[in-house]
Amino acid sequence: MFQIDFASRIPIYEQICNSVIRLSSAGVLKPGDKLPPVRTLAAEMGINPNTVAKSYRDLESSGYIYTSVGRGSFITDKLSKENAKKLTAIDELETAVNNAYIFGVTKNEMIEIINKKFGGGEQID
Amino acid sequence: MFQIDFASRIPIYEQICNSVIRLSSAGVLKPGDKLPPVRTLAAEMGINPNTVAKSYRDLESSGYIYTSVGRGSFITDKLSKENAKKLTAIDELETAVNNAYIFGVTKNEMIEIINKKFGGGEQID
DNA sequence: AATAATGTACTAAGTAGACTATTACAATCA
DNA sequence: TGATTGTAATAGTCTACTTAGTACATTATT
Repeated sequence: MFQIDFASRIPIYEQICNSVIRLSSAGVLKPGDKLPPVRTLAAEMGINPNTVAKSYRDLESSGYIYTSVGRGSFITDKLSKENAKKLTAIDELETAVNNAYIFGVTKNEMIEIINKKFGGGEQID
Repeated sequence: MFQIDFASRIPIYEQICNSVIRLSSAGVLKPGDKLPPVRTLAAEMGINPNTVAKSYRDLESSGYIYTSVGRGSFITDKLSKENAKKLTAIDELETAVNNAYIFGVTKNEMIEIINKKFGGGEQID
């Protein structure tokens, strides 16, 4: 259900969080949907239950899921449809910025691109 | 000369590599330019020479610099040939900005993403 | 009521990567 | 020759992540 890259620099527990958020944003997971039990997901992914538990704790403290001992963990409506696309757009923008950064696009060049969109040439920072 | 974020998840040696690549792409470092000696840069940044050395080794194996014991390390012209990638990155960034604009990402939010990259904020992988 | 399922908490240990510390060596330059 | 430079090797430290194991409280199920 959740795709994990064990070779990644991103910790597994964080990848799980990202997966839940991404699947919620995409509408695959809907508000009220139940997440797999900690032990089940851990077994499926071949990792330790503690690692999954940490993901769920982080997700709850961020408000993306709510949890109840004995019942399970469930998707909240924090990632409602309205901002889902916005979050995706932000995600893609961050990726583009990171990539541009690597290839030497300067801060001013980036801001200029934004200014070209919004108008107004006031410099920030 | 090279800005390092010690709190970042990105290893220092990798940040150094990225800085060299970025500065080369931006034209600040030009082909033939000499990099600071391993020991000098390490002292300036308050890190171990081994860490800088690893950066230089990685950069050379990637072809971004060439190196000679006793002489030093120098920028190659690899990046001047790869400037096309910068242009592509700019293109993709413009697309991402346009898309984000459509989905309601504000100017300040976009600027914030850039500041997170260039400012002292934490890096995103 | 009894049992199972579930999230949580805790401690201990293992693991891997990054970084430091130190020393030494070889090639180049002045 | 002596200083500078990149490289190498070894050992040690440190941190974050993950595993392992156990126990507990709450809820659901039978």
